[in-house]
Amino acid sequence: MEYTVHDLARIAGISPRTLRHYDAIELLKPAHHSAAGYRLYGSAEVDRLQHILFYRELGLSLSVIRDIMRDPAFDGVKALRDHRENLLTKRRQLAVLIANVDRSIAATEGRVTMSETEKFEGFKRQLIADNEAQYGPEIREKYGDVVVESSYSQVQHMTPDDYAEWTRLGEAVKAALRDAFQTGDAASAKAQEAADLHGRWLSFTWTQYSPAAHRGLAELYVDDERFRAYYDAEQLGMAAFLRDAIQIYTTRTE
Amino acid sequence: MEYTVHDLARIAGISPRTLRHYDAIELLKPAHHSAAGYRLYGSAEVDRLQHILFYRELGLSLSVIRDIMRDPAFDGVKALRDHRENLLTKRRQLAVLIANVDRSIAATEGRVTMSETEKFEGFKRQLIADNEAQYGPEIREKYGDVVVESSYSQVQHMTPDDYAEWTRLGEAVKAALRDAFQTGDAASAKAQEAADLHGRWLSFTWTQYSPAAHRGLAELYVDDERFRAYYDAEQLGMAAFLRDAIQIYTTRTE
DNA sequence: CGTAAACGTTGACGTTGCGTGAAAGTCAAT
DNA sequence: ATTGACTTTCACGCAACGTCAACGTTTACG
Repeated sequence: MEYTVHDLARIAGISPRTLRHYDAIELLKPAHHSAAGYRLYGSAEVDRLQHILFYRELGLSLSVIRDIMRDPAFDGVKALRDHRENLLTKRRQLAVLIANVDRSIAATEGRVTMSETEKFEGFKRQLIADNEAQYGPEIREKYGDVVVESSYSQVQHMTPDDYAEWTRLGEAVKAALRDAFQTGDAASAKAQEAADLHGRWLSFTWTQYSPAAHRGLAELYVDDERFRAYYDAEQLGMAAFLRDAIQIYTTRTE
Repeated sequence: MEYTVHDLARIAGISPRTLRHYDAIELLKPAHHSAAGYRLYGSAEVDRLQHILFYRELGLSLSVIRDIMRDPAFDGVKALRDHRENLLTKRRQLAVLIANVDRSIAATEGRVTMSETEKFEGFKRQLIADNEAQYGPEIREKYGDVVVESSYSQVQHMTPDDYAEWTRLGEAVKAALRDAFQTGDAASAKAQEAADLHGRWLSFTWTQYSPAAHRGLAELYVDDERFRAYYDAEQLGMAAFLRDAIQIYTTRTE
């Protein structure tokens, strides 16, 4: 029994276009062509297509499927395991995303108090950096367990006093940093004060503080554009300056 | 203070290319251009960009973000709520996907018994159709609550005897259908027997059987290419024939 | 003041998995 | 001979940019 694209597509529940696509990318080629150039598939191709669609249902990319099927010796289970890891990562990201969307809806909707709304502004400012810290596996690998817990839950449960203090600290860091930046010396008293304030500011949202983690974040402040945003917005180069100050600060306190 | 693409990109933690892209798609245009054609951004643009990036972090598409920002009267909360629904759907799909990948790994890895592996073959055959039934919201809307529970868990807990019976029934459906197809009469005794067998076969994996749901699935067998696969592989037109038989069968038994 | 470095500009292709025409040839039935 | 239902090969479109390429501008330095 031979099938044209239409027949096979119908049997497998896909479109003729998909079959042509699979032909083009060398994933599933017809058994042969008719005199008029029609693609003709045999039962072997039907079987192969079933396998392809099985993997596709599991969400694997066509290129991976091609690799799996090209060589029977190819480690299909490893591919599935890798795929599983990707899916788990996706799930984690999705969970954070949903939580953030929920918070955003609640905040803009006004279901929260005025002070909550105010806190939300602080949350927004941290959102980008936090997300990046959670999503970037390469960053994680690079800096180990710099634990940047989802900070909003912490912020949310702050008392108004705590929140005021937290905000004040953040401003104090900036102010100290501005002064210190004039001197140009990261080891100066002002700069070290800024580093200290920054450490205390962090402690408000971090579950545990450690000089190593603090230093790791300082690196991030420069390496990752995301983190530079906040301080470099004040003055270009200030993020790098803060990093230097923290480097010195953490080495001294260790 | 004016910023070039590089400056603004640095401040916001994105790439210059992204800014050009946003310019191109009319999402964020520079305040004006220098004599040499350089894009120049002011503080208003910095603010706008912050908003854009905030929404982007929440996973909204740029076109939606543009809609939200174009008109202040635009219902941003509704957009977020819609977005939330999408995310929840995604999460559900992801959960099913992960479960299926796990099963596939377990099965191919041999951590399951021989009879389990055999069952897995049956599972694979149902996977595509099941997934489609779960993922296709339009199908759900169309046919209401045709409850096609994730069948594998049911299959998995079948006793060997039950499984044998289930498989036998599936074959019996096909056999009866083949015979009935010759007659060409969906109301014939043979065809009605096939419909009855099919209903019993379904009852093995469905939590509850109802004529309406049975009829709904029969429609699916023809409307959705996915479902046609299994029966039309035997002979083109058999899926439609089965549907007709089921239509008559369910009307009679109701 | 010449020059190199570091920026800026506008194309334009690549990525993923097909959907969707367009233009033109093929096949079976009327 | 004409339809209608198929087939073929391009080729653009989608999302959000990354990544050259080819070429002009600004700035810092000797």
